[in-house]
Amino acid sequence: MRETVNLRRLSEVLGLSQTTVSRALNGFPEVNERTRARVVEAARRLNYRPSASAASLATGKACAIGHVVPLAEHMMINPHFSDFLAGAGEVYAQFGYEMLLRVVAQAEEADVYRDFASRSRVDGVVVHGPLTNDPRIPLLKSLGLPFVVHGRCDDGAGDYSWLDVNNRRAFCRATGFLADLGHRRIALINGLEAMNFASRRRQGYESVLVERGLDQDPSLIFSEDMVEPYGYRVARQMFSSPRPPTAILVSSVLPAMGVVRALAEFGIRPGADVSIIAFDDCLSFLQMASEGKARDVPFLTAMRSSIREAGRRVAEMLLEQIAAPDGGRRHELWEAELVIGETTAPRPVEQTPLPAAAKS
Amino acid sequence: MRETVNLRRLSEVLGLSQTTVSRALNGFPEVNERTRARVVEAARRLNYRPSASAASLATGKACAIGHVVPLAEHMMINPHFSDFLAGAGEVYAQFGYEMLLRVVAQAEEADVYRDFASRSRVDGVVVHGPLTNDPRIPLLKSLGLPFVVHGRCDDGAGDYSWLDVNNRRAFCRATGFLADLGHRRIALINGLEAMNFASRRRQGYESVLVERGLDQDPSLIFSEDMVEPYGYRVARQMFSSPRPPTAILVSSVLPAMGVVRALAEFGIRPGADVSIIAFDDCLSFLQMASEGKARDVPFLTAMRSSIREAGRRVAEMLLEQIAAPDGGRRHELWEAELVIGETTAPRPVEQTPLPAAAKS
DNA sequence: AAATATTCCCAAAGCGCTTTGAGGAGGAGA
DNA sequence: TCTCCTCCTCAAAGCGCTTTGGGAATATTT
Repeated sequence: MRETVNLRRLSEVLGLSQTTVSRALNGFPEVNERTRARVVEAARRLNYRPSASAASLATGKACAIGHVVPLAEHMMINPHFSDFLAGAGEVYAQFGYEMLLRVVAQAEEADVYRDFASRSRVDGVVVHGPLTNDPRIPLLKSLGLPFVVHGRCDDGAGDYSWLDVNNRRAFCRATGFLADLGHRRIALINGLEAMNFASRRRQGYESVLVERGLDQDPSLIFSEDMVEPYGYRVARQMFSSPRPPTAILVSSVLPAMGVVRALAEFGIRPGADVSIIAFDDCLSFLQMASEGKARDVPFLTAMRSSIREAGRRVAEMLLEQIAAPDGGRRHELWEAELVIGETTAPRPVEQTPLPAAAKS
Repeated sequence: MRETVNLRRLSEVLGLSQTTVSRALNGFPEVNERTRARVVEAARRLNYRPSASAASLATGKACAIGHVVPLAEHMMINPHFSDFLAGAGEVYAQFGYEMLLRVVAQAEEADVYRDFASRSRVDGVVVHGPLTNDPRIPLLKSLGLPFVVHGRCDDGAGDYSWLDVNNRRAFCRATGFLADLGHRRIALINGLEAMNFASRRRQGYESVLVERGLDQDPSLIFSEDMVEPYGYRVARQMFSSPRPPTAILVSSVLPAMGVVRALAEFGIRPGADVSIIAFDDCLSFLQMASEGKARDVPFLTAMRSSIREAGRRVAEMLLEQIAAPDGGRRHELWEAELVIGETTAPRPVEQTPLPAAAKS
């Protein structure tokens, strides 16, 4: 109910012009420090704050960053996504930027960008879940809308800013580690391979299979949305088959939980009977990978990289780019940690009690 | 890079006044249909869309709804929250509203509302996770900012709009159901009881304990943030104690997953040895409660109510309220379904093999 | 034919801010 | 005393839209 006081009213109260008041509040040097103090104090007292839309209109800056939340089919703002947003949001809030979310069907994403651009709704956007050769990149370029990609679209990506995890390397290392432990049948429960990051993960995994001469069995490779029941289902499937794997790589903790649940039903012990390594994005609400039985020994062995931290950094990069549009493009490739937990162990000498052909 | 075309330019191209063009596009009746068609076509061709800030400034409407994401300590935009947002976001997008998120420390939430109001950033806000006698309600009223509460702050809540699940009733029914199955030691793994919904859940649970004369043991009641490791930890704790419960109520699927993980380690079978009922918000990325071994039989027995659907409805209510500020306040109390899955069964005749005192 | 409605369109006045281009006051130097 | 700076302040012009209050055609009624 409180009257909303505007610049004119404030300047009247102070007996100053709007110009002076505006300059005083915006820290311009040509205003007397005593005047400025008076102005600031009055503004505080009257609870004056400049209208967002008036300021945007005058400056041409929206002071807002757009994020498009893909509403795939009957789906899902997934937790990876929201943790990223949490990180980015912290940075925006800190720098006085607004974060604005659009939840739309995937097909409408391009329209949203066009809308953002032509209505000057935002000063920049973050591109999530890039596909290989993602059409969004040329679109955004043609719209002249600053953007940073979380992930990459291709290898020669020099002409746009991105931040990515070295997914290929992470999966190389994890696969190699399992091979070192004697595992030869290693399953991959991957994300959707249309996503660039998922195809890199697969490349990492397969390169090691080839290099070390491990089993290459298509029935051990899966590619779907990374949700819990997915892990559950494919784990049940594999361990109902004649030749189950002795180790599993999982693209996210979510399906990893499903895997653990399935194994429990079969009486198979993670770590002891089957090794599991998951990619852990440090999702804040399930630190499965960081809390184990014994203090400081995580349950899951994991490739770890905080997606929230990535959100923070991407936001910073974007804000920098908006401040200095000609400052060149930035690229950051983060290495994931490989953290040993309780779910990895040398391959059991005796096979799991299933009708599997003994081999080597 | 494309030139951003504004109203003036569009009207010049058309040889019409800005007024006419504006009216044509905004569907005013006093404009000739043929003229309107010409205008619309030209607008489409030139990719004209009204500047958001200019429109807001002129109309006084921000066409945006604010959500504050509490950044509790080292925490978390939790999945319950983000699923709610997904639902709300769908509705906003549909009605041309922007969803704008502020990620800030809990202590700053009031400042954010003040900022929203005095800068006319938003036309309304959604209040999340209301406490009993939440200070945000009087604040928002005094700011004159329309709002809808997801949940309730007290029982005599007539003077603000809210949508809530009948948490008390849901937990009454679940507890009663377990009692019917013969369980007498029932644990409650609850959310933070500062939250109004959690205290209602506890009330429901306790009222049935009293009514049916079941064990009232404080060591079976827990109240924390609803994350996975929480469930894991307290389940381990209970089943390491001399007198574990034979049934468990869990406030969310997240800690329920932790419980299942802990039980697996103890070799205790959910359903067979211990009954579990969780509150299932239908989180879209883990439909544990809806996908079981046999098709159509869910794994978890659950009280179920879609938080995403709640998000949709709350958004609708808020938009209605903004459109008709004097239309009175709305209240909706939803009943949760009680859906039987595989994790509930009659109390085992023989006690779990732990040194427990036998008792009728 | 004149008077009244109706239809379609327009010029101009905001909305609340930032920013440009000056201008008045006061002190320093000639 | 007059001029020239520096310091501080201001009036006014946008930013791009909506909306008010007509006004010029055209159509309808008397």
